[in-house]
Amino acid sequence: MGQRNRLQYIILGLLNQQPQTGYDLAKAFENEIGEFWQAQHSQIYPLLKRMESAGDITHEDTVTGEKLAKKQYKLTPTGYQKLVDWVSEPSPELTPNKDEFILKLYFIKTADDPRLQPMLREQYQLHQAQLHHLQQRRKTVFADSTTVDHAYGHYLILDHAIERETHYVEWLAQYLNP
Amino acid sequence: MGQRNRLQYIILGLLNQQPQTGYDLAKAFENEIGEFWQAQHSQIYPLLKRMESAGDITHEDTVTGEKLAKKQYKLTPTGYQKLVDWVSEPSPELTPNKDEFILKLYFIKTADDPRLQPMLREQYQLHQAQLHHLQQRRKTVFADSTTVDHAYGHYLILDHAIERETHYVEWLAQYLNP
DNA sequence: CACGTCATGTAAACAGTTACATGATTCG
DNA sequence: CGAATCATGTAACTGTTTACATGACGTG
Repeated sequence: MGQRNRLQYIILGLLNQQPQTGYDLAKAFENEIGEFWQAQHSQIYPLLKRMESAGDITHEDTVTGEKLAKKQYKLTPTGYQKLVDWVSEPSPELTPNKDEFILKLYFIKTADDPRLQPMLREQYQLHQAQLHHLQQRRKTVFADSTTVDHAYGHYLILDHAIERETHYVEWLAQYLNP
Repeated sequence: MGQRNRLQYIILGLLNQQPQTGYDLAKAFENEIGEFWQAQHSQIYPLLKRMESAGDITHEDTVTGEKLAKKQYKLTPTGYQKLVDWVSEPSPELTPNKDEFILKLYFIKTADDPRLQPMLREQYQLHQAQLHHLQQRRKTVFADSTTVDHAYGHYLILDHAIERETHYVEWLAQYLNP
């Protein structure tokens, strides 16, 4: 059965925050949420149609300017209930993680392999950059300290992403030669 | 082009450590390496055939006991070169990560949502258990402290997995009510 | 009016999971 | 001799990426 379509629940969650278009949804995967799930518009548009057929969402055509047609999607009560059920149900399997770089390390046999230090340095740069980007996000998104009160989940996942990158960078540093 | 078949390189790396069967390879994804990549036997067997056609690996039929046929696969020089190239080439894109649980958190709006604490507790248990398992692995695999010298990569990824779980657990604990 | 972004879609290929299927070996 | 494990494979489906395709809007 493949793995059970988690993307649909994420879309339900996003639409519950506010009605929006497929284009908007695709954009959402470029920020914090992209740290924990990814999807392209080519996967989103067909799924939206299937979800509408299933009765979980509906759309309203709106026209911007002269004739640019947008489809504003929103939840139906059924869709809302599906979202609530998903969030409430346990998540007893740890979602499998993948990391191509860490795997490459597995095939390095000795500490003095000349490829090791350049590899570590490259990843250090990448994760450092990612960390800075996430810290900037936190500064701008939660500039107003009261924001966290009604966007607690948003705060949590951004915090988790920052912690993850912080420790990744620290781990790399530990094995980097000065 | 889909995403470029990283599994084949992992298989090359595993076969470089020692010639082995498809069954053995599938097993490898149950331990440390499973922390950073996953594959079922149904994906591995067909891929081994394709890799053999491509000239990267060869196999030898061996018979155990009365008539149990095994296929022992090993690298060809071409395959070995492919492995070296893969490990040496930069890994400039961070492999996308997925985490269903963290995503669910995103849809929790306030800190007093009654679903939050049970969710955190459940994940705490899961990651705590995973952490203990990994720590046991380290104790047994690296009981002999000289093992690390010729299995440095193995040590690195196990260490990384342990660090990752340690900080995940700490992060959860931070938001758990006493 | 050109360029970047907004907006929606489809097609083809590739990756990965689940289920089906079969048989041998080992150990209690 | 039954159950767990070793061992190999295929089929069907689901998930995901890449590429192709089209057109409108806003700004300089």
